[in-house]
Amino acid sequence: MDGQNSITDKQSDILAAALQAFAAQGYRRTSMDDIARHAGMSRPALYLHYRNKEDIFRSLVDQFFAQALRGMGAALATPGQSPEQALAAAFAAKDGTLMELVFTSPHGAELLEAGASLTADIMQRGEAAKIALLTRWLQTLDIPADIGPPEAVARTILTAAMGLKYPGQTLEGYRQGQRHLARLFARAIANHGVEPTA
Amino acid sequence: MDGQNSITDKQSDILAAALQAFAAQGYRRTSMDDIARHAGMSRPALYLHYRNKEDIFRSLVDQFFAQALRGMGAALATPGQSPEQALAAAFAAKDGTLMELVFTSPHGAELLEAGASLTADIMQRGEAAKIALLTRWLQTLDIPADIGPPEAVARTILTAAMGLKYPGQTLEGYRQGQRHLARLFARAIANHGVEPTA
DNA sequence: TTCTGACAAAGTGGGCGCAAAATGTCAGAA
DNA sequence: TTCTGACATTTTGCGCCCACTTTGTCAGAA
Repeated sequence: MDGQNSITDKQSDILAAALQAFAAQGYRRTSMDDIARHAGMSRPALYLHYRNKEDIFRSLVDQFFAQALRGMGAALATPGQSPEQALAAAFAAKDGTLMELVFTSPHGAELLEAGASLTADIMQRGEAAKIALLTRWLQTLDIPADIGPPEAVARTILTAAMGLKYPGQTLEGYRQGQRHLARLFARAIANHGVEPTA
Repeated sequence: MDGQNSITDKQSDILAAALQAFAAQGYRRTSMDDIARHAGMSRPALYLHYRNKEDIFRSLVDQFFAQALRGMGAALATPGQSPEQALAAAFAAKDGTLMELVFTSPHGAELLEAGASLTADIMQRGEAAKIALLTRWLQTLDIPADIGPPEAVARTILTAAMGLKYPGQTLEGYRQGQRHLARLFARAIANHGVEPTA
């Protein structure tokens, strides 16, 4: 299936070519021929490595999630940083290079749509993995008990972070929002000695 | 324009009828005749009160925002509650009865789309008003300075709350998310005497 | 005034046909 | 093996037409 798949060099070339083509023309308007040309090989050669266009697209999304998860894992595991720094780095890594693509490509919206309908299962597993990652990190932090179990907190934090996509402003605005949110959540999960029991 | 408009009884009837029709059939598939029938009057009579279907829709959205703003204002102004309770109530009121509609109607998604394209200006002003409302509330709370100016905090909080729409689960799940988020943000803006200056 | 039936104009949606593009799969070359 | 040119088949986009619906606005009734 998808998930834990190692990828040959040729496949990697194809994915890079496909990404380029998708970014330039969107998913629907990109043909296998376009991808083949970008990859410097003939169209039938693609079929030696992938079943069809959807298969390529799914592998691409898979790669994005793998990248994002590696990035988040590294961000949260980096020693010697405050929780706020860790969270901010995790937010920054959370989407891999996807948001750059969405903000940059004139077809960002169409690509998101295609992803939603063609890779719903991958995205769902990916989000679940992110929640698991963040949950484990929260567990190492002895967060106060009254904000709920770490898993729920992780879920809420990641869900909230999705809202930042809405305003559709600039990429820089998006990143600023992530940093600010990291600061707020870092305070929320901080364990300040005194209990606020009025 | 829109904004501060008082509404006649007939207009109110029409809006109610339109809401019913839109919820049942979506925006595009609803004709002026449908609305007229729901409202118990002839189609031409509608044109005495509204310019066209878009005008009706915009008034409806206007009403939604007015309702939401009143609700949020009341939630935040209610005396004798903790910041968490105030925030939770404000979140609950934030969308008026819109989310019920979206979750209930089989055409919720289409209505949101229609709203995005037909009432972008109203929504933008509405969101700005919500931010202003929350900003004023934060100003009364002497929140810690290092989480940024109240206006930025308000903006981030409301943006984050939008993320809760994403998972598209149940209405109850959505509300649970709001309550959890209120708890987290309440902690974030709480001013606990000791400064965390390590 | 407040509304309605009737009317002309505009818009919508479906079916059909056709040319161009894209797909997936060969047999056979490199 | 690893790939390509060529092929049959499917899909896509476009224009066109036609029936039907919807719209917005009358003149005139309630």
